[in-house]
Amino acid sequence: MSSRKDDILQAALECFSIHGIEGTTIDMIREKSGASVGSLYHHFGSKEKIASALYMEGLRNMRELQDKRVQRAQNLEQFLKAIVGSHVDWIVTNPDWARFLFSQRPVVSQTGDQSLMKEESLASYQQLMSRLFELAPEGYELPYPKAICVSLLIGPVHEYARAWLSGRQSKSLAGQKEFFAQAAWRIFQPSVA
Amino acid sequence: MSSRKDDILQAALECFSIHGIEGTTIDMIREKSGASVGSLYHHFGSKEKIASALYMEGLRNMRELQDKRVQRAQNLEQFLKAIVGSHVDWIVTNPDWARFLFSQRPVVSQTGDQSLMKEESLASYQQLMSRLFELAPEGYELPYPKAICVSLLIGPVHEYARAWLSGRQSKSLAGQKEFFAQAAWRIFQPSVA
Amino acid sequence: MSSRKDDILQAALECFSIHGIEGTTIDMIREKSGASVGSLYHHFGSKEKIASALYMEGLRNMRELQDKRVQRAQNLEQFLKAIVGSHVDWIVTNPDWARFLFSQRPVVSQTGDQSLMKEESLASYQQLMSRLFELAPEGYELPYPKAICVSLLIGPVHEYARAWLSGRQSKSLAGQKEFFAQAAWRIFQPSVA
Amino acid sequence: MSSRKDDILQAALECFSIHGIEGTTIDMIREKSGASVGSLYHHFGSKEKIASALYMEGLRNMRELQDKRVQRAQNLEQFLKAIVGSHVDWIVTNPDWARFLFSQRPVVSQTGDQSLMKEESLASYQQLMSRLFELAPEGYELPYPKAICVSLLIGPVHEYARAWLSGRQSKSLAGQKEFFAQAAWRIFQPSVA
DNA sequence: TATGAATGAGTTTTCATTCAT
DNA sequence: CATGAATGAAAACTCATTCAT
Repeated sequence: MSSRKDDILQAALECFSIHGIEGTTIDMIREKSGASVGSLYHHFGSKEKIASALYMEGLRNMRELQDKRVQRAQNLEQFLKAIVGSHVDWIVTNPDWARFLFSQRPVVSQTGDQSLMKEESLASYQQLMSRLFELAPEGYELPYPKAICVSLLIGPVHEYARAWLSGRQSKSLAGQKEFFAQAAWRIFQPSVA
Repeated sequence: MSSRKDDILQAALECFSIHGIEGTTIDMIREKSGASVGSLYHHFGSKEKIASALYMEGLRNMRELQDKRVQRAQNLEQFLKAIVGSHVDWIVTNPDWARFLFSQRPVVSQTGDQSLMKEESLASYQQLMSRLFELAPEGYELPYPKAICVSLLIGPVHEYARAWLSGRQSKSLAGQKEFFAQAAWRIFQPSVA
Repeated sequence: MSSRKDDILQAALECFSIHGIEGTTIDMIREKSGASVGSLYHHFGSKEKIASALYMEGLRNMRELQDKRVQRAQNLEQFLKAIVGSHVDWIVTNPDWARFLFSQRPVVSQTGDQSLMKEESLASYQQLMSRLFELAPEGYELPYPKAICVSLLIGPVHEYARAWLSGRQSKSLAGQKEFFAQAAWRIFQPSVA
Repeated sequence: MSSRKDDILQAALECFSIHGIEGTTIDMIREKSGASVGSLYHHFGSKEKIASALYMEGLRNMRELQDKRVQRAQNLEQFLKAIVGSHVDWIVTNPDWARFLFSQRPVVSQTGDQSLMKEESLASYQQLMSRLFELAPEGYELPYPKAICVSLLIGPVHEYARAWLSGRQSKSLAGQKEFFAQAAWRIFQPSVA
């Protein structure tokens, strides 16, 4: 791998995460990466393509962790905590990437391959659901419509993460992991007879 | 009074909600509002100031509804449902405004009055918390750290709303209100003896 | 005289003297004068007309002083010193006006009545010359071509005044009056037999 | 080397000399130089920076000639005439530059590096003064305060040059060189016993 | 006369992108 | 592959001026 390409991607990610895609100029990336304008265009062709590449790679990277954790889960509780926990951990480990993914989705959607993103999303969603039913006890019925389950699980983490990533919330995200996991379990646990 | 100013704000909101602040040009607002460039600047001074004005007004408007509902609540369950419900209702009633508030916070933060926004946020947060303890049964203890309570309540709605507002999710938001409310209740209800 | 008109002229003069005509906006004049935009245009019709009015009035005012002093002179020496002295005094008394006249001539020339300015200049020049020969001793011959006499007399004062008016030179202009007068006398005094 | 940069400077000088800095638009410079807008900004960054660059270069260029002539002078008379003469010659050789330097100093002062200009001025002034005393006869005393000596020498030339450069005065400047030189000598020559 | 909202041509500047070396 | 000068469309913003009240 040309380390040049990676330097550029890393520099672009930092810029995008702070200023957004539209607020980032090619010149900022050039300066931070140490590459030349020509080099940037030689490798990527356009600013949007750098952004797209980073976005897709980010999604993949995030889901890799989620999948690994989900596979390991042995029961419903572990499954729910795996989802919540993997999101928390990934965000804490990759704050720039997370800031970028959270805030720039609308921008990337309008330029990049929406179809590709949709596929990815759908695949991930279906995989999650099927795994859930593998692990749930016999006869378990979802207490909520399928459509909102992912939001119920991940929404709180994302909401808090946005505040934390922007500096609005100073209390560590990592420290809340257990609580988010507990809440997820409370919401989805089979009703106690 | 001056319908001009309002025309401009309305037009700007529509543009911002679709293209974001940076993706909206003065010319788009001019065309949609029917005002002249000069008029835009006469009334607001800059694109960012239009955005700020809309943002603050949006926050206030949203919180007005929330406050009204929260005041009406007679017990903890009604309180939790008031919060969740008011968010759902406001978003459904003001989809443009919601799209704008959700996606443009980082942009507004970097230009507008952060201090003003922080004050508003803090005030609203404290009011919510004190009302919660007014309504909770004697001896009720929060099952989670204060810092994450708001995220737990509102995160799922916001997560789903983002998908719905962007068209990624076609199932109506309004139809999920009850379920989000139930989930909130499940998370916060006093542990059943 | 409507004091409004005078307020506007005074405010405009201050602005022009600091920022130049082109660097002064109608809005600056409006703010400083307390008048409204409409009022400005009602009284003067355009920014250039305010500038022209001020410029011509300034020239007239300056020359009034010069003429008065020149009339009083009884001999060549007094005449030369009257010219030098009147310039020094006028500039010291009217620094804003002087700054304006010195720096904005090219700008006014391109818009205002050049013909009017030329007439004024020529008239003043001829009057000066005829007075000179009235006062000079019989048979006095100008030691220099007519064309440069005015420059020789006034050039030094103006050169110094520009530096003083701009703050580049802090030593008072008034304090140099006698020296400038002596130099003028040295240049033009009939050659000592 | 880069003829582009020089083309731009040359074009800008012509425009500035006619219309002033504020009256010159980037588009005029672009058209006259044949460069593109982007190129203008690539090389200079802003209109003011072009003006500053031209101004400083003009001052340096002028002073180079003055210094050369002053070094050559062997006595007080030659020294005085070297100063006066070098100014006349430089102005006649570089009318555009002269017009620019004369009229745009206030504009450049407000934007450019005043400190740099002050240093240059002061250095030149002190050099002149020390050279004067090297060449003056033993015991020579300045007949005027130091502060006004430069104005006395150069003021007349500048006053006349302004008129000539603007077209108000049609008689050639070059033709007056000797007379200005004589006047300077008359003012500063040691008093004849 | 006074006011200030409204106008829109004109300006400066930015920035993604191209391309010759 | 790398470089950075060159390009020009597009953007934000300014400001003299008009005009209805």
